[in-house]
Amino acid sequence: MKTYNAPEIEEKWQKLWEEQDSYRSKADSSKTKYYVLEMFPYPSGKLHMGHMRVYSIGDVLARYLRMRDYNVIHPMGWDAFGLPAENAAIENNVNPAEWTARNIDHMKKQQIRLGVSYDWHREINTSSPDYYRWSQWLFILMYKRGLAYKKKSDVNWCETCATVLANEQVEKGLCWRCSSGVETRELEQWFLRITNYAERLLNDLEQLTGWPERVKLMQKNWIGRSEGSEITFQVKDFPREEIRTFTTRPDTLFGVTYMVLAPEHPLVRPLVTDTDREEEVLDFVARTRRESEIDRTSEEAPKIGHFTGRYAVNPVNGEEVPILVGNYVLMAYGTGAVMGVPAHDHRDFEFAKKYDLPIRVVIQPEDQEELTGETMQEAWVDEGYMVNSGSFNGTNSREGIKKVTQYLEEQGLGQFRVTYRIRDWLISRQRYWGTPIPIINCDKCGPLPVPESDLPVKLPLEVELSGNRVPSLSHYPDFVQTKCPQCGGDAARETDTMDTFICSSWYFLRFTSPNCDYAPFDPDDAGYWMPVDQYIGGIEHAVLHLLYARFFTKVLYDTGMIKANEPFNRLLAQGMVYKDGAKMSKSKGNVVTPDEIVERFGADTGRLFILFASPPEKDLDWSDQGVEGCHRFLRRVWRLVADYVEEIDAGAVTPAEGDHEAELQRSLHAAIKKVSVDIEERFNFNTAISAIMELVNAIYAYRQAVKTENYNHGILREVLEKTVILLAPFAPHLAEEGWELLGGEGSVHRQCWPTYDPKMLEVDQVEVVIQINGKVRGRITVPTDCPEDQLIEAARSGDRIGELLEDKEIVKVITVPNKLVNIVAR
RNA sequence: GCGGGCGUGGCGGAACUGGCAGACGCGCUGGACUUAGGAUCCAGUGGGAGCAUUCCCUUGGAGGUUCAAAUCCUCUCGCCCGCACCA
Repeated sequence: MKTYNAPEIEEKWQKLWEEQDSYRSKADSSKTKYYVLEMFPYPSGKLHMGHMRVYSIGDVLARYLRMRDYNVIHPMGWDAFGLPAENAAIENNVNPAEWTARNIDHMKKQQIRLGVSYDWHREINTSSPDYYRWSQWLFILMYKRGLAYKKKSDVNWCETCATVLANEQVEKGLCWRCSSGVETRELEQWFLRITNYAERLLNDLEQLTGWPERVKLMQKNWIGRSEGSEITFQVKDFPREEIRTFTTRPDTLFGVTYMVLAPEHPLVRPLVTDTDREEEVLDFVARTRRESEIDRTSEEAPKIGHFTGRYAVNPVNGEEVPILVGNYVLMAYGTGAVMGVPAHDHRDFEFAKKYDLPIRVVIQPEDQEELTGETMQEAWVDEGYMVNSGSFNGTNSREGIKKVTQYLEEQGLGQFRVTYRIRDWLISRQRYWGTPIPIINCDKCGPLPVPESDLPVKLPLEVELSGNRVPSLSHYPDFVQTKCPQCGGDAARETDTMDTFICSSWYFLRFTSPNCDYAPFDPDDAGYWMPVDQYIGGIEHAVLHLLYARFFTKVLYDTGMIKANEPFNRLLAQGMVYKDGAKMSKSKGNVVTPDEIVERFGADTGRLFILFASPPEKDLDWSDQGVEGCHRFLRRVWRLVADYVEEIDAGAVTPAEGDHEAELQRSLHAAIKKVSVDIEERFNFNTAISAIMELVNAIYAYRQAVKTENYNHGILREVLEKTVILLAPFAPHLAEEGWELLGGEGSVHRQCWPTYDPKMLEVDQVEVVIQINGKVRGRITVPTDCPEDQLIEAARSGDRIGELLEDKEIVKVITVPNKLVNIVAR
């Protein structure tokens, strides 16, 4: 008998799939489409286990759904722009484009070696001019719609990466990519107005019923919607100035005892100019601005404030309260000015205690001792009734929020307002290896978009590799110097490139028509294939890529170019791959690579283990012994098929047709049912695989129970064929080979997914558990669907049960048909 | 601090709407076949008591609801993740 030779089999079928173009997808309106997509990788050099996991998950679905006769699109491409290419370029003295191309070449081979069923005709590379041309086109589209703008502001700067970062890309004050500290710099940069879409990005989360709750929650928190009032305070001695402040607690307005401005607030300087406070305040402002965001906003950071010497006027009671400048007030949130209500806000309370500012209680808790500013130990932030609040006294604070806002609106002193935490998306990057921003700066005409016909603005490919980093585009005069598209005079190109998250914000659309040369994508193709039905990737993109892609989709929806309002119908956030309780890393020496697994056991074994070890959304603990177990299982399947093929020649003398055969068929149909449900409805590939294992065990049991000469070859053949089909999404090569050995026609992956016959699952007799007071005390075998009275009768007549029930009074009997009888006795 | 998730054998993990806890795999034990096996096949395997038919205990812990709880409720402990002066 031929032994299971994974490398040989896998190579054979991979070659055939390629030759026969097996996984090519075409739009076909007569068929139901299904778009399976795994987050495309950054071509860092080699695949790791995380990649292998995400591709294995996607491929099971793609292969399964094809067999269910869906028109499946399953594409793959490369998120090819990005910093590591530049760093590698300097290190290895190789052009970033070349380094990237080399990596793609290698990683693609690895993917093919895993047997993933991609349609390679749709392969895209975001660093190719054919692709970034359309990234530029989309930028201009945004520009024309007023969604792209240039602004001078304080931005996050990562010194190590030598570029700015978007807010989403700063994690706990550190750069998301290199984990070094992020500082603040004032620069003129390009932004996308994602805040215009904040409300829709938030509300439409509700539609995303196929997304994990935690991802939606993270987006919700990130968007950070809060309702409140914007209230205007006049400034004493400055009749033309006013301070607008945002609060979620307008009901506490009568408790304001001071006002704090952010150091960056434009009013700070005019307020102190030519006063004895000028030096002190401006000094403090300068110091604070030098601090990094993390130092300034961490919870441990002390709250520091300086009095400006000026007073603001409370619009509801005319009180004059001191205006301070404070480090804890952020210019970027709300209006950059905070009304201080120490009695009812934790931060204000702490601040007031430190600087000895008055604390005035305006909300009294119900059913509690009355609070006084002098004695309270902490702020009262909960509900209560209003006091010291003029005509509002006695009002419940929740009511008060509405009533005060209404009053302010009537008086023209303020209004209802919604504020978001999310900021506009900073997309400029001061780096070479990215999509050039298609803008021309003309001294006369200002910044202008590059005319569509001049796209793409090509990235120069000859770069200097002599320094310690690849120089930015400003370094190349040939690139920079150009003519103004409006006046024809000398002008300079924008030299920043775009954040790579732009590239990945629309790639799923490009896959629907990767060669389209008149638009980023063909509207008909996108109309057919979009949205992505199942998206699979890491949770780390919860508020990065997944938010940006939703934003782009909504903008394109608004233009009418696509019909989908959301890009990803269902999302699966796959867990991480660990080994020995830690993330795989070189420093810990616990790395297992896909290459070595494929080499030792074959891709089928690796895939099977990854899918079997844990449900996809949970973290997975790598186990070498577990891999061996999966390999053993595949060999077991192999032997079944190979043995059968040999035995069939011998032929059965008298094929049996009895209980063993019925049991075998029952096992088959039970497995079909479980595997189908587990793949399609529950995404529990681990239990789907265990169901196939049980089926294989049942086949072995059959072979054990029946003599070789009595094998029922007809039934055995059917069971084996279907076993191989069930295994096809998980171990695609072995399934092909097994199918061929069994004499199947065509590819196993073109077979119809088997259906189960509920009749085959029916049994004449079932075992029913008998409980007394909820404890299992016996079992009886009764006919299926035995009527309740007979069931109870049978239960009570059992030897032991009768004994146990002696001198007991039966209070109640509960039955669950075909499952159990519970006798409640005293 | 706020928000979310998770605690089940020696290990990875099953258990659908409350209904036999521990499927499947790993590991371990015994047996068969073998010159040999780290190949393969068969059997056993949560803990404890007992010769035994059997009994008791067991899903992080403590209560509760229920005929019946891993599953529902309350409290509590531990771990993980996200946000974190957001006014």
